[in-house]
Amino acid sequence: MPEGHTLHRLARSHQKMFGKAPVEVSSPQGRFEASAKLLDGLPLARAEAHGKHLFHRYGRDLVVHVHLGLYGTFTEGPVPAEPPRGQVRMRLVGATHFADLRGPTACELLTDHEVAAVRARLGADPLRRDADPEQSWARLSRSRTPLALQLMDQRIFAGVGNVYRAELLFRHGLDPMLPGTALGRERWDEMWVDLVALMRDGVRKGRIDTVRKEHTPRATGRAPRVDRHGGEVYVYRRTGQPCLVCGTSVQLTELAGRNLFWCPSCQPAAA
DNA sequence: GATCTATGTAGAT
DNA sequence: TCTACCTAGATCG
Repeated sequence: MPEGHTLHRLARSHQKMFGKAPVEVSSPQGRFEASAKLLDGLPLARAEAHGKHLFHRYGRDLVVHVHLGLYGTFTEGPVPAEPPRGQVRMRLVGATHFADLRGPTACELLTDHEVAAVRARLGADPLRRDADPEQSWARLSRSRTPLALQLMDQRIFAGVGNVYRAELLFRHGLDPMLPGTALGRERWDEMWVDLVALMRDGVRKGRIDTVRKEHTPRATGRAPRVDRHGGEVYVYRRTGQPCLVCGTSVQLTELAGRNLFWCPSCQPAAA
């Protein structure tokens, strides 16, 4: 379930369950076996996330890099670990809990240098203290590429996915196709602050809620879509349903092979 | 049980 | 722009 908040949540959970104690690392499926053997029994020094990337550091030049991609999942449970079910790429077993990784796009052992290279390609992560939104703004405001595409560009914003993109544009009343060059600095500052708050809320709750109090069902009589993330959202996957603010039918457009959800009335094209 | 769909990315064409 | 990856929940019948 992978937007940035999920990865930060996993990092936090792994740090808590496995941090600073020896971990049994294995690859029941076999595809990570050689690396798992190098790590097995070492203490996990630190788990952290940058955007949608997760890093488990065991020591110098011993960093597991995980990217869940579209399908990847981590499941966890108390020890003793059950027999592996399905294709478990990596299993971690600690003193109290175990975690299974299935279906990731990436699960690989990297050197510090390689980790630095991965991270150098990533833009500002709203969930990291070291995020530099000035860099994102410099890039965003220089490009005529539509905001909807730029928000999903991990080189500019690390961790923003299809849900946060759609919801952020809606919350700020922006046409998804508006060129980056047409966005004002003040509006941008508001968006960044809002994005940080939304994603932090996502980490805390483990779900993406974006609907303001005044637009909840009690206030409007219009039921928000509770997505299978468990979150209440304005437009994401609400195609054809009435906009929670104005009642207009939510639209679906395909953009660069991804579904883009928006309200044509709340997010009008600039005249 | 079968089928569809998706919060993503890399690599081929 | 297309395809592969190859999980799991929702939906269909």
